[in-house]
Amino acid sequence: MVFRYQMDTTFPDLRQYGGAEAFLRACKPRTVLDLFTGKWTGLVMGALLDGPRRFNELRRMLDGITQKMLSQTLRTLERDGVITRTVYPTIPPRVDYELTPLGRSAMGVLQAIGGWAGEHADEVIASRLAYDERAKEPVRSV
Amino acid sequence: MVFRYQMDTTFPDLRQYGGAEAFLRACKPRTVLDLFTGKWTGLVMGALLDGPRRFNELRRMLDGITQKMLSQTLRTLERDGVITRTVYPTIPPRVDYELTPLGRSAMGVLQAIGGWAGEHADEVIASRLAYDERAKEPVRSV
DNA sequence: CAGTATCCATCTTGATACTG
DNA sequence: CAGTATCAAGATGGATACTG
Repeated sequence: MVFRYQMDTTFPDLRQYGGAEAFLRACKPRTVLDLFTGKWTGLVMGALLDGPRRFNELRRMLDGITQKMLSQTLRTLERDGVITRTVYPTIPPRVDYELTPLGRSAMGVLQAIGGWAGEHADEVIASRLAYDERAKEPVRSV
Repeated sequence: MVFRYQMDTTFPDLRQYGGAEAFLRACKPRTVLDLFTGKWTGLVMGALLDGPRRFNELRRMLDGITQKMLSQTLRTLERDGVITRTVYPTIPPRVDYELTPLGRSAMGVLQAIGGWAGEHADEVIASRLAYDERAKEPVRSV
């Protein structure tokens, strides 16, 4: 994904990065992308919108996520600074997860994506159907 | 990714979909996500901002992309209705790719993502470094 | 309660070579 | 010029079982 172009200005000169592959590797914004595209990240962050939640509470809310994926998702979100993890040294243990301000700001982007997708998903899906239909037809040489 | 929550309202009741996994599968907006997250989609769409381009022209602009990935990316973008493919029956063949209005509208989202990411990437990266540093420290029992 | 560890299936991407 | 075909490698996600 390119982050440096503007709607009305120029495409980046990839040669000065040593090619597109190198550009993508060096593109810092891109390293942040899975915040929005991870399979569970959006759902997990969404589950934290109303306040802190505990591990099994999230598991119930997500209803179907495996422990591994929840754990993994939470860890990377914590590492990325969008949620905090608070351990209470009680017995049984209690761990709270909570969105940080950075995390809340990311929700805005999540919604921009969701908004566009919600508005245009049907268009895209229709386009796919039409494309696939065309592909079935015999090639017609006129 | 969740598309149905709002910043200030409720998390979707996943049980009525039959669990989170089923919800994600049924979530139409989600099927549209790779438009924004595919490795090359953003770069390719960005290369089309200034007008139609030919295949090898794109290949040069992308400088490093393999033919396969460019071809594949273009085909899925065409299938999704964000670009058009126009074949001129000349010799040698000439094929033009061009953004559709739908494609242009998608660029707005691409920029929302890029904008947030550009503003906050350093924060996220710093958070990761700090997290990884903490992980190296011995566990301290007080 | 709140996790880890292991193993496996699948999906994505890339390198390379060939074609109308 | 504008692609396709084939094969291999790596990343990703999940099922299952175990732990302090």
